[in-house]
Amino acid sequence: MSDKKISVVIVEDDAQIREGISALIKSANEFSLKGAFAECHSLLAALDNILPDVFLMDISMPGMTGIECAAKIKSIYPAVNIVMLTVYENDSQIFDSLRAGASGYILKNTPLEQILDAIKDVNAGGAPMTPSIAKRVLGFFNETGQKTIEYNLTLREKEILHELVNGLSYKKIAETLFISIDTVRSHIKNIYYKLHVSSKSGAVAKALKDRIF
Amino acid sequence: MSDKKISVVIVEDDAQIREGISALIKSANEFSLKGAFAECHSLLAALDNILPDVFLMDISMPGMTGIECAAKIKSIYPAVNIVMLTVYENDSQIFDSLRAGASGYILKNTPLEQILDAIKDVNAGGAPMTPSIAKRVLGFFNETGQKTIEYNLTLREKEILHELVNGLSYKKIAETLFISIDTVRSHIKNIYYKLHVSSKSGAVAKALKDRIF
DNA sequence: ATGACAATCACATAAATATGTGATTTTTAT
DNA sequence: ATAAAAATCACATATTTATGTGATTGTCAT
Repeated sequence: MSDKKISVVIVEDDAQIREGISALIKSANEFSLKGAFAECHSLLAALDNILPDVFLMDISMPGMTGIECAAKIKSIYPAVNIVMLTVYENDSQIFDSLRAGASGYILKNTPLEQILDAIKDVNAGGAPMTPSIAKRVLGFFNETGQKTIEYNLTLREKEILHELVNGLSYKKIAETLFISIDTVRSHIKNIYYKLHVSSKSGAVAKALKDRIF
Repeated sequence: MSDKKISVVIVEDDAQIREGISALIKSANEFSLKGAFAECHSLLAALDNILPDVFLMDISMPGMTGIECAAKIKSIYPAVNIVMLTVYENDSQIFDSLRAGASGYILKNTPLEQILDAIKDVNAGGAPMTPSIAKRVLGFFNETGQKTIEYNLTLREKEILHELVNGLSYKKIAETLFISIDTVRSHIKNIYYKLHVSSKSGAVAKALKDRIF
């Protein structure tokens, strides 16, 4: 299907792993190895000359972490694909890596053939990750997505809170909802009581932070 | 490794696919099929009796979508695993599914053996998804992470805006930052000008919506 | 039928906020 | 060195908010 080899650069401080994977890539005729580095600085210095299709990047390395390095590479060449390679599945490492622009995240104990699959996946525009990593990512989703705390606001109160979030004054809200300003006041008093706040901005902050909408 | 079969229920309106996968599961001796449904209502009615380890859930079905159905199941049995099965990789479907509590998301054109792998993965606590789906999920990460609109607020202005978001009054801000209330006023005037708002709550809303922090 | 709740309105007042018009002192960049 | 930007403070005043204390009218479930 593919007409040319996928070029790879590996950055990994552990010589054994680095050379193992290097040998693997050299022996597979779908891939070509463009470089193998033990730390980030020498890679960055040589970057312009050896830019590959895909990076395999270790996370914990002396000097500069793979995450920082990935961010640097991405800032210069946004289109390259970077697969992080690590021993730990640690939430903050995963998220920092993803934020740095990594497109894949696999564990070092992954079978070698699957590492090659991951390189192919990422080169095809996919985002390879082990199911356990994916689980962490999804967990993040649910946390932030579900946090819809219920404050037992009535329908009308939610409407009014919504207008507060939109930045309307009491007067404008009264006009919009065709009620008197005193009614607006009354509702807002109750909203404050239920949300445990005592100012418009406090209510707005709570509404947005707790995703009442 | 596993001491008993993984029980599965499939919900899929297309008879051909439903029966194909049913046959596959019945023939594999690591799995047992606890039920196959063509739509959600009959499944929900029977749910208490046939609760499986893993659901395979089609998304587009007449009556109730698989996403709504997944949310219902999760609200009753939060621990069950649900793998969504679909023909489309559509951003909103993916995210709605994940929010509904799905732990996996695979395409119907996935090879049958990989569907079985996905069931095993999800049962083992993983989150199987194809690399292309994973890519979408990651894309979401970068979007929300990067959307830091810049309003050219100065350091001090950001500090003060931050205190506004925390719900402090002018007076409290003045005390917290050891400056006079008139200075606070002055900064807030400038913040309003830069954010194009004219009230505390408007500023707070903008700060949170545009993720200034 | 009746008590609980939701939604509406009124009046009063203290406190906080929004806005204008200045001015002085540091910092920062050219 | 010097102009621009950032941070500080002051005073005045109109508007808006926050809060309390009521009251009336529906709706809804027991």
